[in-house]
Amino acid sequence: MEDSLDNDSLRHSAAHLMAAAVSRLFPGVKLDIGQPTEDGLYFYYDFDLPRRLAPEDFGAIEKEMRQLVKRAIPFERVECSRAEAQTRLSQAGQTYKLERLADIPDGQSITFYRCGDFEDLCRGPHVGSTADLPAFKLTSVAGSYYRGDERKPMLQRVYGVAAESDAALKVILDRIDEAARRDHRKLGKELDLYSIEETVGPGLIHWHPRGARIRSLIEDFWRREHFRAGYELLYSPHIGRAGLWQTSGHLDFYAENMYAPMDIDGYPYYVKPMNCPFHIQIYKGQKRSYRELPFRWAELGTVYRYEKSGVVHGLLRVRGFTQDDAHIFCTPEQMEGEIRRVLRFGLSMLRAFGFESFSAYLSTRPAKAVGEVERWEQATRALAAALDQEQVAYRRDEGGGAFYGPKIDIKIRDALGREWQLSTIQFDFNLPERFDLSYIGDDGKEHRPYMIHRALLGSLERFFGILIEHYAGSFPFWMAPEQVRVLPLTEHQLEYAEQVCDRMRRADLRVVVDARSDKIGAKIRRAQTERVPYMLILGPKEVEAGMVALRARAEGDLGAMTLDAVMDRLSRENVVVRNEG
RNA sequence: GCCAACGUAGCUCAGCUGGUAGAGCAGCGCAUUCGUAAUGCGCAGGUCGUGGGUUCGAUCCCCACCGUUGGCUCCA
Repeated sequence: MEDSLDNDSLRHSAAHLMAAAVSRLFPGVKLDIGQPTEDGLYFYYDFDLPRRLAPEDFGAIEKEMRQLVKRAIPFERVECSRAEAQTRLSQAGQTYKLERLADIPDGQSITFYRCGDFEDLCRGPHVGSTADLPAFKLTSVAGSYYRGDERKPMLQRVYGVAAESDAALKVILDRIDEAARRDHRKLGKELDLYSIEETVGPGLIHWHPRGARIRSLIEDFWRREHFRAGYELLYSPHIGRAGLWQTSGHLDFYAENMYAPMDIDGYPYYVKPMNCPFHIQIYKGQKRSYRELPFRWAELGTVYRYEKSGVVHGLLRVRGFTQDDAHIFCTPEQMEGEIRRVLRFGLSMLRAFGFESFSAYLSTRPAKAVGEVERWEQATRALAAALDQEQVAYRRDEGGGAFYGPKIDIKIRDALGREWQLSTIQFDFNLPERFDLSYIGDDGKEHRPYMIHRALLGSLERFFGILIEHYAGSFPFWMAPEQVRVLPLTEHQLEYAEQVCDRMRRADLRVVVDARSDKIGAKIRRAQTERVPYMLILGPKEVEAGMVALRARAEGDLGAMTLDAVMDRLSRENVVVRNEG
C-alpha cells in the first residue's frame, strides 16, 4: 500500500491540529480523544460541544487549521507526574481527559503534547510541527458514544483526511472515490443484481435474475467443492419449537437477536437464528460409532436475526441471510487433522473467488467459559498449528473466544486493500454437552464428540456484497450472469446472430442477442456498462466469411475469428481459476 | 437503539424567501439499417416517503412515524 495511506502519526497529528482549531473556535469544548482510523484513510477527534456541528462548519475549522499550519507551531512533548496532569486537566475542565488519565496504568509515563497554547494528554508520537500537515480535508461528522457505551453521553466525532502533500491527499481522496464507485449498493442497483424493498422490510434481500444467477453459480461451485472435500449436504427447517432453543441455550443467551415466537397449535415456535440445533438433532437421531466419524455436514442455511435498525447496511449487514454453514463432529484423535483440513479447504475456496491475501485472529479462552480447560488448550493448539502450517499470519486475541470454544476468524484483503472478515472456524464445547451428544468408542463406552462450527464465505449475502466491490461489478467469466452478448450490426445479421447464439447456448454459455435497432456503438456501450465479458459483433463481413468479431470487456476489439476459435477460448476461460496455494 | 443529515417519475437529480412540479437517462411508439462506448422525432410516466397540524393555500413551515445515508455499539 502507498505510504501516503499509511502515515499514522501524520494523521494523529492532524487530529490534534483539528482539536486545536476547534478549541479556538469553541472555547468551552471538552475533548475526548482523536486517532487515525484502522483503514489507513481517516483521522477523527471526539468533542463535547455546546451545539451540533454540521458540514457547513468544516470551512471555518479548516480555515483555523490552515492558520495554525502557517505559523509552523512545533508539537512539544511534555512529560509530567500524575498529580500534575490531574491539576492541569481539572483546571482546564477536561473531565473526559481526567477519566482517560485514570486509565493510564501506574508506572507508565504520562505525556502531554503542546502545540502553541493547545495541549492535550496524549502518548504520541507526533510530527515535528503543524507545518508538516500541509494537506487535509474534513469529511464528515457523526455521533459517537463516549467510550462506545450507549449509556454514556454522545460526543460529536469529526472525521477528516490528511497527507504530507496535496498530491498524496489526492491519492487518498481518489481511493475514497473509487470505493464509492464500487459500492455494492450502487452497483447492485445499476447492474440490477438485488434490491431491498421498503414495503417488505429493511435488511431483507431480493435477489434479481442477474444476482440470483451469480448466487446459483456460487452455490453450485460451493456444493461441488464440498462433496469433493468429503462433506455431506443437509437441509433443515426454518423454524423449531421453543424447547429446542431452550436446550441449545439460545433463548437464554441469544434471545435479543431472535424474533418473537409464533404460535402453532398452541406451542411457541421460533425462526432459526442458527442452524446448529437442527444438525445436532440429525446427529442424535441414531447411536453413533467412532467408525463413522467424522461427520462433515454442510448446509446453505437461511437464518434470521434481529439487528438494530441503525446497523443494517446493504448486503453486508442484513436481517435474513444464508450461511454457508457446516458442522464437523469428530473424535479427539481426528480433531487436529480436521482443523487443518477445514482451514486448507477454506483458503482454497476463498482463492477461487480471487482473494489472495489472508490474515486471522485466534481467539482463546475467556474467563467465563464452559468445557474442560484441557480440551480448550488442545483445541487452541490445533487451531494455532493449522494456521502455522498454512502460513496464515494471525494475531492472538487472548480471552476473546466465545464462552463455548476457541475460534479462528479469517479476514481477506480485497482489490482496494480493505479487510473483510469472512470465514470463521469455531469449537463448540457447549452444545455437545447441552444436547448430550455421544459416540461409542472402540472401548465400547460413550464419549463426547468434538463439534466444530464453520462458515467459509460467511453468508452469501455479505459475500456477494464483498465480491461486487472486489470486482467492481466486472465478475470473472465463470461467474458472469451474462457471458456473451451477440450484437448484429443491423437486422440483416439477426438470423446469423440467432444461429451463433444457439450454438453457444448448447455449449452451456450464457448468451443473449441484442436485437434492438440501435447503432453498433450504442449496443457496445450498453454491453460495456452492463459488464458483459464478451461481445460478438456480426456485420455483413462476418456473415459472408462465416466468422465472428470478438470484443472483450477489458481489452476491446480482438478482431475476426471463427466461432470455434471463440468457443475454444471461452470454454477454457469458463472454469474457476484454482490457485491451490 | 442513539446522534446527525436526507427522502421529488423506474434511475440520477433540479425546483429562489409557501401559490398544487421539471430535466436527462430508462420505458413505449414511429422513423433510421448504421462497423467497435450514446441515431432522430414523438408519447407516456409523479397521492413530491406516510399520517397529522399551521395556513385562504403546503413538495416547501411544525409534529409523529417509516425508510435511507454517515457514525457509535454489535456482527455472517
